[in-house]
Amino acid sequence: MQTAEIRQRWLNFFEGKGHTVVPSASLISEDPSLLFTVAGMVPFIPYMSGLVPAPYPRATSVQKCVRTLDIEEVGKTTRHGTFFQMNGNFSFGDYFKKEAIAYAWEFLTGSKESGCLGLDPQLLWVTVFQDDDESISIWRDVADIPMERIQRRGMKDNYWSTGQPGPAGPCSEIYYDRGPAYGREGGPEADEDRYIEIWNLVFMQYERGQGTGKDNFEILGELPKKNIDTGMGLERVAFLMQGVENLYEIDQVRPVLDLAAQLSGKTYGAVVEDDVRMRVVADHVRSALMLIGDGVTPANDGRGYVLRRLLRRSVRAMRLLGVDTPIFKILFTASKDAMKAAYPELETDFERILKTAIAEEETFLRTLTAGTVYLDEALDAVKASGSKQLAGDAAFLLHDTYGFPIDLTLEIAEEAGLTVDRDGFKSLMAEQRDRAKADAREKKLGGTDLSVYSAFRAKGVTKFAGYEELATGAEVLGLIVDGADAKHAKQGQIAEVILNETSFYAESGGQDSDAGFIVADGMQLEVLDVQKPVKGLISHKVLVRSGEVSVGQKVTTQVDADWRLGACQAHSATHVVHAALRQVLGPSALQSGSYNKPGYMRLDFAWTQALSLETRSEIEEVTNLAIRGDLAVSAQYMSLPEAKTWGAVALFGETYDESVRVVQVGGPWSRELCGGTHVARSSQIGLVSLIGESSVGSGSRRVEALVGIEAFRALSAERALVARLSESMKAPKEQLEERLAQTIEELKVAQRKLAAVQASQLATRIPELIASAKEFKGSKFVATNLGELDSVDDLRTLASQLRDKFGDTSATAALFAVIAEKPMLVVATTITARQHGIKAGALVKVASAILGGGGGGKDDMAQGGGQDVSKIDAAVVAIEGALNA
RNA sequence: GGGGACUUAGCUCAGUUGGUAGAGCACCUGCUUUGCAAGCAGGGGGUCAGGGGUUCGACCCCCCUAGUCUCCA
Repeated sequence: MQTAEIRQRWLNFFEGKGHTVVPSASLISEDPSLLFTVAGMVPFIPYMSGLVPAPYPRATSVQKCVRTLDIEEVGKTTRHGTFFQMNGNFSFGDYFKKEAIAYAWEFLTGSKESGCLGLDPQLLWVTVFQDDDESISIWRDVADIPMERIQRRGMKDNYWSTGQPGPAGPCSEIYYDRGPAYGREGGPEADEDRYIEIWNLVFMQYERGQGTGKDNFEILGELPKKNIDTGMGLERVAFLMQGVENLYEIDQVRPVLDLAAQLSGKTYGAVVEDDVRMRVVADHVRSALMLIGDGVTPANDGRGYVLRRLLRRSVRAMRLLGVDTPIFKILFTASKDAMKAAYPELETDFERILKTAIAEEETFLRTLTAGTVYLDEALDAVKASGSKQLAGDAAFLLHDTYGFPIDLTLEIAEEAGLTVDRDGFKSLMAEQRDRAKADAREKKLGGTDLSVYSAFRAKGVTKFAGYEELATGAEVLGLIVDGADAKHAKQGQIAEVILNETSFYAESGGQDSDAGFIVADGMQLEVLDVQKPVKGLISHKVLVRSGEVSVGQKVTTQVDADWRLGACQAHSATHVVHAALRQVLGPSALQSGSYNKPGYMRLDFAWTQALSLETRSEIEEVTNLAIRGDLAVSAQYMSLPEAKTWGAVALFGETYDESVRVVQVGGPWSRELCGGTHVARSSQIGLVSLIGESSVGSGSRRVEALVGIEAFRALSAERALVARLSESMKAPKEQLEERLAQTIEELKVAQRKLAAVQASQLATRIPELIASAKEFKGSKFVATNLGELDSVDDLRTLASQLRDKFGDTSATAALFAVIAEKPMLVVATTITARQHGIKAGALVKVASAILGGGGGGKDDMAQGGGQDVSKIDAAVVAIEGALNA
């Protein structure tokens, strides 16, 4: 049975049991502390914990998941994959153990004709938590499983909790027996390779307290609402049902594996190391495909870095298989074709996905080339030193600084007949890990407690009236002062206000929160910030300007009209700039983040190179033409699939409800899912002026722009600047550029001439200086103070010329000058003088010490300086003394 | 979030106890020659990423900022 079919059967089955089918959430987790969606229940956490009331009593999903903790194990075992799909059914205070077990049994063992999987009941084993007799009796009841195939296990295996206070409870797991060929008898307790876990049923029925680890905590009591959370590994069931050996050989993965074999000319199943490499390629390419599909782009940190590792490890594995040409185009196409039955959006987005993957492949190939040069040098050095081993720090430097993978280093070193100090490398890696971990621990002390909001959220959502009006009547439902529930807040205090309804826009979707006031008779609150701490709940952070605010009070929310207009202009401008970017650069220039507030907007987007000035102008032009076009801006609600067929751009990393809001500018010209506030027509944006373009890391760029009156003011200020320049340069602005270039050129010529004149003027003094030479111990000595000079270069040139004039007589020149009010000297010696043991460097040291400074140089030429100009004569005497000694 | 490396002529890059910034290619001029990266001679071209500090003196040492590459979490 094809994987896509198992998936569809699952959804159909649970829909038939009254479950709401929830589409897979993005791999990009909404929870910022999680890199990715790592389990099927992640999108349902707020409902499980009771923070947000569940919109449905029971739900089912097939969730895309990525886990890279065990990335090193991929390909070596049957169980580790970085991308997998988790089938789940969930109950939020609705059904409990009995139904959960019955559904699971029915779906696994029911006939294929009835839409189930038709597995042989004799091959299924179950485990339960040691004290959970209730589950055992249900299993006996509904499934008639013999006691021999039910095993009790402890906290470590069969008790679930988040690791923190909150819901917890026992689990029951279902295993599939692959037969005696795969291991020993005795059920999952004995052998988890023969008995494969396929489904975990979690019964959340208790509230856990403080504690550490998996088994060291206290149970506080029963939960008021008991939940069911189950997860069936789709890949595991698929590989068992397809009669293959592991998850790399199922229909959704195998084609890429075969392609890796074909491209490298190797046979799958022949050499263990090569098999692992082929599986790595098959697994990683699929994970990368799905991540890019969900909008992740390669980067140096966070999610992007995980993606980069997957892509680079794929290239590396192919190299080790002997393929060093670009291969992503064929591999990704094959993976896409294997996955598109379940995820049709991969086909429509494939151009963008492939472009992203290939760009990373190219940059990595460049990195490898650079690393190879360095490695070759290092290996030559090792050979030259007579050693047989490349040091651990050299291998680490290659890996850490040049991004050159360690196993390629090992391979290339081996070809050169050398070994690598692996232990040294490993310990350096461990050091780096410890550094990063220690840092992460330090920064983690910021987990905010949201429980104070859950009581308010339980009463319902805050109604947002701000799309239609700037002011609205409301009632104060709650106050939070210093993180705690409060009844009143007095003048001068800062408090959070929860209302039943508000016209204030809370910061989201990149748009800054509204400014304004909340007022009532004799009371005024200045709104400082507006946030949505919990989905559906709006909290206003306010300063009590006058009077006192109390729970139950009737108030009016008044958004500052000027502020809001600016905010609308900026947010609409963001959409227009985004559309212009995609029009000019192509559809892969997808927004990855944005921020806007009155007068200003910035937009981060996926792009690999800096934008040229011409491209920036073009984007600015397209943007402002769209503004001049007076396009209608509208917002309407529709279902997510409907929005997708409209071609609306969904911003990755955001999660959307069943009903989404689509904001259009000029109909299809720009369509984005967005909850922000906008102007009514594009012309109201006024003006957009790009002020900057920069990098936010490899593969991601940022544009910044001023919007509306702010844009005008900035341009106006620049115009004034040009006018002032024009005036001081005495040239009309059209000729300003030319005039400036000309002036700079003239200045350069004049400086050069001046330098030449000064040099020749100094050169005229040479005969006079030679004539003034004294003689010490048979060697000539010239010393003079040239007075004020511009640079030490002149001094040096003259000293050098003087020395040349002396030819092969023994002579020393010591020239002094005052440069920038400090005494400087240069000493030059002829070859003959040096043969007599006269050293310029030593003489400079003697003289500069007297001048109150220091100096040095070589035997032939040296320079130095000091602080005290009046000591020059004394310095000359000191040199003469040294020559006489 | 924490590390490491890099930024020098139009391009590719050298440049150690801190003491006058270089090479190859490209460019300009002249000669020679006219067959595949032509040769010879001469020449122009540099805020050594930007800013600050230490020093008599910084491409070099220290600090900050920006850009680029890279590893770890």
